[in-house]
Amino acid sequence: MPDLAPPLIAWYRDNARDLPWRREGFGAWGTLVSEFMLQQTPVARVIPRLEEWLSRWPTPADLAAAPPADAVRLWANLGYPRRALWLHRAATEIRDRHDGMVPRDVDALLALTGIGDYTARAVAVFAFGDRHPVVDTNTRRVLARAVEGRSQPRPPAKADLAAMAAILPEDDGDAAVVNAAAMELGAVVCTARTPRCEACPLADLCAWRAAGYPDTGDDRRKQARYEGSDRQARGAVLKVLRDADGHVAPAAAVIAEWPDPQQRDRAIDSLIVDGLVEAVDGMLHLPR
DNA sequence: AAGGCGTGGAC
DNA sequence: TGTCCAAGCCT
Repeated sequence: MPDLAPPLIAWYRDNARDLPWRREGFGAWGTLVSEFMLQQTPVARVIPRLEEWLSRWPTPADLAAAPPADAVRLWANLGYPRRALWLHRAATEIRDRHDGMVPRDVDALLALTGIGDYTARAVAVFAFGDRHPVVDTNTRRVLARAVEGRSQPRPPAKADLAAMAAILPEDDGDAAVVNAAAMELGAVVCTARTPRCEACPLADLCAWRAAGYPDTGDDRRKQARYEGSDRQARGAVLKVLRDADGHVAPAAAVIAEWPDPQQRDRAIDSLIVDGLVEAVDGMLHLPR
């Protein structure tokens, strides 16, 4: 297998985007918050919310001291609002278990609410400079094409970590750059739909290109339809409560015009189960 | 382990 | 238009 690290490192040095979390001394808390926000959410939508969030809650203890409702409100339209709740819980856990300091150890990070294989290693590598494989959807696509010769990656699997580890250089700093470079390449060149292969630093080494860009299929699971879904109903309920500015809203008045009342009630119930909504005497509000 | 979970831009 | 996609995690 060709060594992908040198061309990735050289390309990243000249082509990395200037993003807030790549600034010198951005801090582990900032990195952690950015990674939560970036889970399934585009960079351009994250940046303004991130600045606002860190300005308001500069440390985990600051966030832990705030009501969860404030976190859900500031999360605004980033989507998947459970992440706001999970980030608030993680901040509380960091305060209570780690003296308010973001832990450096991968297992300690994995034990925090809302942190999985990707986020734990992203923090350990990008905030602390340690040597671990970091695998996100971009990395999976780059490896699938360059190494396996596939047009799209297989569904995420634990084996992905070993595949990334196999191309990491020995040096911690170089390994961190290769992790970042694989993600960056997947984000701006080796994209899902219209890859810019003419601008790819791995073109000469790419197994997919060598094979003539075959369509090898895509067995990843597809997103469920959003229009008419419970998720859409949940989103509508939560938007009303976010905009209620601290006041509670009668359950019946929340999206009263929703076409399917049973679905509306089901959405409210599931939001309560998730802890995103609290009900008192039939009145709803964000969690205090 | 397979499915649930937001939101909006691009094509 | 509808479909795809976006630095995943949880149960």
